[in-house]
Amino acid sequence: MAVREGLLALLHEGPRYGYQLKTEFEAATGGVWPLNVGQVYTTLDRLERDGLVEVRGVEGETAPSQKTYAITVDGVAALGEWWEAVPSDDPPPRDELMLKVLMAIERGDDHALRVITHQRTVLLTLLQARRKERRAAGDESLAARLVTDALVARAEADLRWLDTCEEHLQRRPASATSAPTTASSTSTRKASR
Amino acid sequence: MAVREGLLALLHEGPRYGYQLKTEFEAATGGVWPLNVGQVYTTLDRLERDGLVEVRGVEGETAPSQKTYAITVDGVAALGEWWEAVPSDDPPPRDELMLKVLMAIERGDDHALRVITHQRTVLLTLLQARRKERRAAGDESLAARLVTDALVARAEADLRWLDTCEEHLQRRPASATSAPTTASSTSTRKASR
DNA sequence: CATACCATGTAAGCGGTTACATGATTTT
DNA sequence: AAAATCATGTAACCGCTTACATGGTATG
Repeated sequence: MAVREGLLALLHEGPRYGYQLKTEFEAATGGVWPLNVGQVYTTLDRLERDGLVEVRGVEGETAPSQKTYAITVDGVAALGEWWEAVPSDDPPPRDELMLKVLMAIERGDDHALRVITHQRTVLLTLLQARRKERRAAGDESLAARLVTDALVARAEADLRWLDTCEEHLQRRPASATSAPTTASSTSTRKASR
Repeated sequence: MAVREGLLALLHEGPRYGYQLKTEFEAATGGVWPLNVGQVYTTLDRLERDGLVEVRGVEGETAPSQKTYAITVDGVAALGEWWEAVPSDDPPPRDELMLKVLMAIERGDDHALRVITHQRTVLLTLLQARRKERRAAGDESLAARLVTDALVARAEADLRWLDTCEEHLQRRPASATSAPTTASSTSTRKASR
């Protein structure tokens, strides 16, 4: 649910054809998010099927035929909802870093601490690289600048979270290897059979 | 690439069967990320196909047959890489909030500012709700606590980023409607034909 | 006895990625 | 003449979600 609405937003400014949407999408995101052309066409097919978009006409009877699409009233309505919608909650999207730490805890606190410190060092170097590139990207497009800003902010948040994870693990009563209460819930059942 | 490695991590602690993996996965994530049982089986099929997992045996000749899976040496290796890997860069994952703001900018600075302020207010109330739930979740599992901590940190980062977006838009020379330089790159070509 | 839970799976669909095919036009 | 770009599409696969089908077991 990201490319779909992105294309819809571009079509809201006027009729476009597939290839044009690809280039404009990439331009709007500062070249940070390349978009495969094929996906534009399949996405346009789905949008047309759902009635959010319609074929306006085909210009150029020769080979590069430029099949033009336009947004419909339903499409405008769907787009309007998208602007106001806030990225989903309940359930929160599965995040790889969180999952990694949680699974590491399941394996054992010592292992979790090792994973956390390792992730922190890698993330820190990556953050510094991004900060450097942000300083150098003064002449870049606004879009590219904003994206790097967002990535920096996210990385900082992740680093802070890793710190709190470490504190939580160090403060809690030593349950050396694994969480005993949760693990037994499934294994006891098997033993009682 | 999240459920797959999660199951692999659980299997590293010992042989498990499908349904067991579902319950343990949900327990490890503090019940925050429910996992459809069907996906466990399809994922196990793919893991077996890739040689990261193998069927250890089927216990119980009666109906609930409990088909047990175990991790292989290749599986252990793949898991080892996962612990050290840092969530991907280049290209950074498409994020809905970022895309939304970038597309709003494409439509016009005034529209972008409206979207930003709206997103900020919604995010702020959502953040306060999560802070409240975090304070109340003292007796919850460590996993659930860490997840809410992470979500709070992310929300704070997003809010800060929205602020910087607003500053960037307000400071830059008034290009009222849309970005003229980027938009012309594709439209001029069509006009020149 | 009915309901909930345990345990296995299949089928259909979604959005996304990669790769390939076709042909014209423009640039080198 | 060769290569890059424009422009359309198709095919196969991935991980994921939802829903359904099939039974046995335990609990109310």
